[in-house]
Amino acid sequence: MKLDSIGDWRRTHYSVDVKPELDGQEVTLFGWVQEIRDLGGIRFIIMQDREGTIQVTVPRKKVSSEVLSKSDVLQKRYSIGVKGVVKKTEMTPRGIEVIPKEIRIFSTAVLRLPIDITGKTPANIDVRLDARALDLCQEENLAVFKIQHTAVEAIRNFLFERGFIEAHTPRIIASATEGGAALFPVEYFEKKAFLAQSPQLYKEELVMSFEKVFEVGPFFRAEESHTRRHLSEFVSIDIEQAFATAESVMQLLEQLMHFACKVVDEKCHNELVKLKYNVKVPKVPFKRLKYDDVLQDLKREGIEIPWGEDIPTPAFRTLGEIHPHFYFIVDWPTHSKAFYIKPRDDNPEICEGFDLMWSWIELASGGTRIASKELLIKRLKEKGLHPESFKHHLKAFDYGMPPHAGWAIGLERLTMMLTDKKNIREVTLYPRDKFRLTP
RNA sequence: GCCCUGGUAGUAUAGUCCGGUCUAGUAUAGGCGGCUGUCGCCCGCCCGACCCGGGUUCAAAUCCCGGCCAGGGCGCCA
Repeated sequence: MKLDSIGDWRRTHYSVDVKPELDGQEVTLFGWVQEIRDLGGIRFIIMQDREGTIQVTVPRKKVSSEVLSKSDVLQKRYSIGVKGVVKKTEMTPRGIEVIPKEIRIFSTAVLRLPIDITGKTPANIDVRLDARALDLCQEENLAVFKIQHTAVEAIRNFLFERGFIEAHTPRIIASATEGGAALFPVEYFEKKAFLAQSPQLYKEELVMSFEKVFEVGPFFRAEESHTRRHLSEFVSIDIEQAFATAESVMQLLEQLMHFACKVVDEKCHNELVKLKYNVKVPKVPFKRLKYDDVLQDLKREGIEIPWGEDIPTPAFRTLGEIHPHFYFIVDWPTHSKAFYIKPRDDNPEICEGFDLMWSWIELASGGTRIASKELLIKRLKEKGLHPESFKHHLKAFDYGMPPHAGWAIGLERLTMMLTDKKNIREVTLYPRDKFRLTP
């Protein structure tokens, strides 16, 4: 088939911007054929762009032979341009249709698409991910990422307004320093390097100059995890603030969650309708459960966890039933948290770390950090880590490390919360896990 | 890494327990034809599949073994 060039055509409107008031006006639309309903004498072409759909109506006897022959060959997903006249009508749900004067076909598509784009026969998640570029054209799936975009925009604005400076720390790091999460090794010239699991140490060093710093970016964990809420590559929203404590950054975090939910609720009405979901704007402050309270709650449900033990996933699920929305868990046993979390002055068995939970899922975690070099070295040793491998980071503590605190939000988990999706792969454009490296 | 479940047209499923009735059903997508107001359009006709390898058996989509792949759960995970 001979394809058309875009030539001097420029888009005048997105589909949603064509309204009954434009009756009689000529418009130029670009997009894709989503559906064709041919009734013989009249043909309806549902055209889609990123904002929605619009009906192009082709009455066989009233359009030019050029338009008719172009519309004869159209198939689903052909990329097209339509120049035509807006017609106000009672016969479409949106009260308008477009009668084409000229149709240009920019590209074609295969006849049997790997997934049903009409949504009548939904595909399974692995089939969808294998055809992700096409899958994302479905309005419901696009809606997920428009919501994610809106949330990130709101979060950035919120942090900018409060004087946070956006930073970019390295993704390639020299050694497996933090313990805990496993790292992906990479070849770095003649040396061995790793993909960063977090910006933790860098953002702490940056509070000495920036005071308030944040970063939004991908990080990598080589865990064996095979769950609906873990990825090998995920996006972290990290902040760190000088002259702050856990309580101050918890307040910042709950206000941020309130704000992000509010903005998504206000700006993403259409997307939420497509997802058949309502975002609840949470009231602040959020509940603050002590680790001990959590053990008590679980005990009442018949789950006994000895003090100091980690809380296993099934127990978190139970906890999520008791507390279905946002809540903090505070006063964790010191040994259950990372080495850089500050133990409480009045009781070093307990630390100033916290988790922000959404039902049973950990959305964010943070805390007051250790600002004393001696204490940090002591904690490193207690965790079985070698201060020598942290020597560059420890030097920063010789230059006036202020008291500081911070947190990190998992963006994909936040998106799950905002879209009611149960599998993190659905809210990740191209998810990476132990079993998936493509596309 | 461990456990459970599954793998049937492009997609989604029925059939598998209890082997023969399966020439493998249905929906949707796709092809051809018809239809001037559809919006999950409608009507008629058509195309298209048992994950791979081995075994048991007169006979395997169905039972057994191995492999690969997927989903869920657990553990791991700041």
